[in-house]
Amino acid sequence: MPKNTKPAGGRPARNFDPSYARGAAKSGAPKSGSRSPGHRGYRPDEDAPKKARWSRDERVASGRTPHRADARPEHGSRGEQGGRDGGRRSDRDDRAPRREFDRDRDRDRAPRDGGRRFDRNDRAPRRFDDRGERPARREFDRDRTPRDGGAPRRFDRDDRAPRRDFDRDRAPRRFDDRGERPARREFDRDRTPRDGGAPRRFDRDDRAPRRDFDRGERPARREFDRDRTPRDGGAPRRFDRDDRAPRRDFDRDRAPRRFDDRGERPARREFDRDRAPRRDVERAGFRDSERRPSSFYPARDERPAFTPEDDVVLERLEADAIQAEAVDGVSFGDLGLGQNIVRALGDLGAEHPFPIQAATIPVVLEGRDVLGRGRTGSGKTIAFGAPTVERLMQLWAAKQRDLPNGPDGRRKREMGRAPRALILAPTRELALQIDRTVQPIAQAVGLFTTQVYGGVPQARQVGALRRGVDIVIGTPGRIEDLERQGHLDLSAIEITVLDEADHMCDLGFLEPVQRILRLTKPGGQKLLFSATLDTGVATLVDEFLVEPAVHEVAGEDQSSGTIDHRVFVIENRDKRDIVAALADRDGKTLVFSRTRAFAEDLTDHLEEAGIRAVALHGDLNQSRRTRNLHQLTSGRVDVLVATDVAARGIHVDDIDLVIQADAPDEYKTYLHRAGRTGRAGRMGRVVTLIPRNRQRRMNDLLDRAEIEVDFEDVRLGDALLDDLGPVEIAAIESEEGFETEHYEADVAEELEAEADEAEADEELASDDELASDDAFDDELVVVDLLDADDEADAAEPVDAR
DNA sequence: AAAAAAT
Repeated sequence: MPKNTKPAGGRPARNFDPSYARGAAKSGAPKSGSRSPGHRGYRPDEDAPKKARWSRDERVASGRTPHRADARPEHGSRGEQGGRDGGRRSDRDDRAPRREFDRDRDRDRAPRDGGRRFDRNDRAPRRFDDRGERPARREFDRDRTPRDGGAPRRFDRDDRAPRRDFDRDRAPRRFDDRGERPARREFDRDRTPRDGGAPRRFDRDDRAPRRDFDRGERPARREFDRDRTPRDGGAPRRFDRDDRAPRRDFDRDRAPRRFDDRGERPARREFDRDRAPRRDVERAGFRDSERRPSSFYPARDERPAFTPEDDVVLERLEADAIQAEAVDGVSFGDLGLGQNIVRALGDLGAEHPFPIQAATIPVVLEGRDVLGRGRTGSGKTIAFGAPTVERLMQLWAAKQRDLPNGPDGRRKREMGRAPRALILAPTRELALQIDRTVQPIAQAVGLFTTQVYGGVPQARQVGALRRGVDIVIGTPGRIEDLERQGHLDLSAIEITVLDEADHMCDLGFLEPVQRILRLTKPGGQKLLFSATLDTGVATLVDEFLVEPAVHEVAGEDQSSGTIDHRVFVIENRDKRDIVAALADRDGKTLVFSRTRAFAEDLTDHLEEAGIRAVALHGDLNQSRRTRNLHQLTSGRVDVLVATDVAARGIHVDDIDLVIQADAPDEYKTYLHRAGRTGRAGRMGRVVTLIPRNRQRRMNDLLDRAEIEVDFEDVRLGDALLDDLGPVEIAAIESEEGFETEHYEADVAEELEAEADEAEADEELASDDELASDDAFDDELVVVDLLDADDEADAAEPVDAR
């Protein structure tokens, strides 16, 4: 039975009939598993199964499924619009859905008839095609994010019954019943200092006190500031914020040093690089009790057998936290942004700054390097985008003043001028999304942006660069490509932003990113943002940043929020059917798969089960990627099956269920994927499916993510799959309000010691796990994707006023 | 394994 947790009427209007996808008719041929009499969830037709699905023929026969172009005459005129350019943007919104065929039909039916001309995917015939209609775009939702802060979850932890040791008494938690080495963690705990009996997560109380008072005494605080002069003269900035009116002035109190002539920053210090391994140094400065507990970047208790090398929990960067309440009453103007920009932000729906924005904007405007951490959907794009634009303006103005003939008061679009700001993102979708936010801001002051990412013809990008662009937003590959071709001059880049910075430091990304950064103007300002920013960015920080300011929003970490986490222990062979059962509901569902192939497989399976779904992964061409993502955003389809390409940065604000068909390998991945839901203060749910042999690994991962979940044994056919019940959020608002914590991380030696304990058998066991383990975890900020062409057009003109 | 260039 469909768990219509949400009344149909409460959902955003969509341009298709939900009943189409969720056929209310009687079921057709039994679907694999859930519909067969042998299963618990089985219901005879007489019961008027609410969850019955329509077979392809039934859908077609019912007339609900337009499977021919002629079934939707309104599309007729669109077929030839391919080359039409004028008015395209406005058109986008009223454009009628192009095709609503489902996969089955596409695959089974005879050669396309007249409908073919509506099919844009002539190239790849089969399944990913066509469902591309892009409905209305939502200017305002984009990228804003719930300042929500929602319920700072971590504070409740103290109130809650401690989990591990004690929970065990009540009911065997995860290894329940299977006797799979339940005991192990017990003694592990005793060994490790941090645990000394106090479960890691719960000892927050212990740490709490240190917050307000200890800070000052704390030795070596910020990772990167260490050894250098405290930039605040010792007084951590964050306290100022708490105590005084949240105003931008405080930033001015600080040493003026950064205002130094636009961009000429002190040379970086060579010797920084020679410092002792940061991790050791850092550790030395902390007490054991402080070291382990953490919220966002928890240390790991044990080293799971299969955890990849890179899932080491790194130290959480020491950050200056801004209290969420501190931004009340503060305006973007107060933060130092100009009127035009403030207006543009208002048009984007951002009337008031979110905490992370209030924290970083003034600092960015000072010209400082910044490391910003704000959980997914906390408004990071504006946090770096707006001040980047403002600063470019300031730099420009200063330059004008310096000119012999003084300011002429007008900026001109110099043809071929080299861009002065660069924003790097790990995926094309994210780059697009960022541009959708930054472009209007830049445009408001007469600056130009352009996207430079792969998968699309480069001619347009090159053309834009030739005409002159101020801000380049893109992905590493194409940026390097164009640079080598001589189309993109990075030497004038004053400001470089790395979104999802920690990810950009992962293998495969780091080197290209380094090469790119080295091409930018020496001494240029660098901004690194991510919801999971940690010392993994140290390599870049060491080489490219100078005394970076580190900011975060107190109490807002990825694990806080309005998300109900569930973990189902299942039989691997039932995975697809279970995903289908879970996805058969109203509301947007995002399914994560570890591999592209499985994402495809799952998508097919869902479609076969009568659940409309589209895929998103790197095997699809860019137009299809864009289209499929938009299908979810627009509501044309409720289920998107993606690889981790969608894990970060993408934002679709009304996804209320994230299914991790494959558990992630990294805790960060879990957090990012989970962060696709529960946004804007809404409730969200994340269901992770794991085979029995993965329990331990999952447990470890959750520990690191600091998420508490009781595993549930679930079998195909269980009623639970049809109705997960109301979302239960463990988090409770604490009277303490937001809090900031500083964590120390883990250390290599400990990891090694723990590695010995890791059980090899688990590794062996995990071999039979399907190759699909991930999901995505960021935000599908797909508010609405414009075509590459549209995007370019958008960036087009507006010539300097 | 995925992503990121194009071939």
